[in-house]
Amino acid sequence: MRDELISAIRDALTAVGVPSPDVVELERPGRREHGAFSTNVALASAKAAGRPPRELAADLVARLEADPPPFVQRVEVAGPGFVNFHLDDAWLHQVLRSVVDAGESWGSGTAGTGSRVLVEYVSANPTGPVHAGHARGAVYGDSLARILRAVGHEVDEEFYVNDRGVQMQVFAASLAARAAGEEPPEGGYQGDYITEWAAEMPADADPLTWGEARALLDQREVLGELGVSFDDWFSERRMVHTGAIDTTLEDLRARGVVDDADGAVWLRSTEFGDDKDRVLVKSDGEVTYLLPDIAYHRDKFARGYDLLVDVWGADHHGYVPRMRAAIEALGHDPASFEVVITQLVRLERGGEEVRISKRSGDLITLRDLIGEVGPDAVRLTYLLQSVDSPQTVDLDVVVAQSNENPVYYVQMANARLRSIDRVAAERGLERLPLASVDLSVLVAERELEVLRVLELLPEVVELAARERAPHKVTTWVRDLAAAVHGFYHDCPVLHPDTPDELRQARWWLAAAASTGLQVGLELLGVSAPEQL
RNA sequence: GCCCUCGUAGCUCAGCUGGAUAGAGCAGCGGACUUCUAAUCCGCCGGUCGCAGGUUCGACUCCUGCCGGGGGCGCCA
Repeated sequence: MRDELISAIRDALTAVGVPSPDVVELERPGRREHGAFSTNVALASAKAAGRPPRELAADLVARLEADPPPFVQRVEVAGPGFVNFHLDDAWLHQVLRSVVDAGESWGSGTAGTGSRVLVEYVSANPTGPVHAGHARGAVYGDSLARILRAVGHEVDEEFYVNDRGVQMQVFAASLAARAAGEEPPEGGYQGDYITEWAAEMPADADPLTWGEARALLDQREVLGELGVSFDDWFSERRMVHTGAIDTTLEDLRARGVVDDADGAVWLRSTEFGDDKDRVLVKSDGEVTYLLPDIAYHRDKFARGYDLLVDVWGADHHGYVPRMRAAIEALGHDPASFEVVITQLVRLERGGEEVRISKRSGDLITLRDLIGEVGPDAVRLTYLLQSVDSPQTVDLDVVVAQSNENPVYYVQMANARLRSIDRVAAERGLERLPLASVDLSVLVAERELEVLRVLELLPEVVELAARERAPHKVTTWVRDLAAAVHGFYHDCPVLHPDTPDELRQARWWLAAAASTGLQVGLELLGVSAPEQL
């Protein structure tokens, strides 16, 4: 539809003697009285054409109306010089057929075909449970991966395990202390889970090895409950053994971007936009966290990905320039490396802030959260808004089984639609094949609105993928749910007063809407139960 | 001090690559079930889009400066 309109607009421009701009913008007006599509070409080309926008627009309208593209009912000039396209309802009826034909693939696209993407997210240290703060990144990364796949990218998901370094020593020492019935060392881990895990630990176990395995088991389990799984849990320590860290350093040296000074080894990251050079190997001979990180990303590129997307917490955003510099220093296009920063989550209970602190005792684990509200509510809550902005989550609202909680609003919309099939089966009613159903009886606002929203999904998914913004899918799902509730309320399907023809058409509309809800929720990783 | 990020209705947030009269949920007020799930629907109330300039046909959106919140500025991870 878009393409046909754009090409018709280009033809009209040529016909009136105005050169086509490189891109013809076709917008979806916010107001329905402005039509289904709108273009600003007359405004944009007015200067080049040397004519007033409205006059140029009027000429375009005359051309377009003389030979209207399919489904175009009326073309008009509006406002300062917009050209608005009003489409026939038959267009929306065609949308219904498209949705039914596409089924679960409705909304998917091809924008990412041929491109391999690696999404790395969570990557929490293996020193404790995943907490409520990590969960935002977990849900975001998982949903982003789903959306990128929907537009054709080949996507892998990884969790980077920082199982090397001081924090592991501290963690092991804390476990050992608790196992011996002592307090953790100064600066150690204080959480109750340390005591619990220490009690499980066999006497002859190595606290570091055992502790890491215990933490990873816990993380894997609870993320699994949330519907989040990874293709690989990439171990930092593994790179010590494989020599990947040494190889990376040699590579950097060979590229001449490394200096030896003050007994340490430095990456001249300032040559690539960082604000200071960074130490790779400390003067005591230990590598910093940065070098293994670089080695990991070098490994990712070596595996042939076209794009690396890292999801980091806000507290790490200061590392973006040095990582980007390192990637450029390795000879890669910095544009093939993206970092999405997820802003902090503030948890409240009844207006009171609940601190998420790893060292203190009142840690809210993801396990606790899921136990209280279930995975669906956790996911939808986190996906409600852009990760660019700090999020405030009121646990009382998430827990509430009420209309304050959007997850029920959306799931109920689908459950209501599914109930139509159930009740129909009880009553022995039969839905005829779509090919033999006349959809032109769908003329009510409530019916058409559902179709208008459904029609947008491919664009929404494409946009959500391009902007790495799963919350746009959430917004769409809520819009569709609202349209469905309105339809359900005003347009009875199985009621005896509903004429047979209309019942068949509405029934198929309900089926298409349910498909839309299921597809949208699947992209968010939220379930779509048949009944609530 | 420098860097990043956010600032939109009483609260929590949307607002597409700049578009036409800035939207939704909650809260508040008032309505709607002899019907497939009322966890729903409808109406009303509610805004100097932090402030000030700039760019242009047009700015919540882009640029600059300021104000305010959060985060970051280690040979820690």
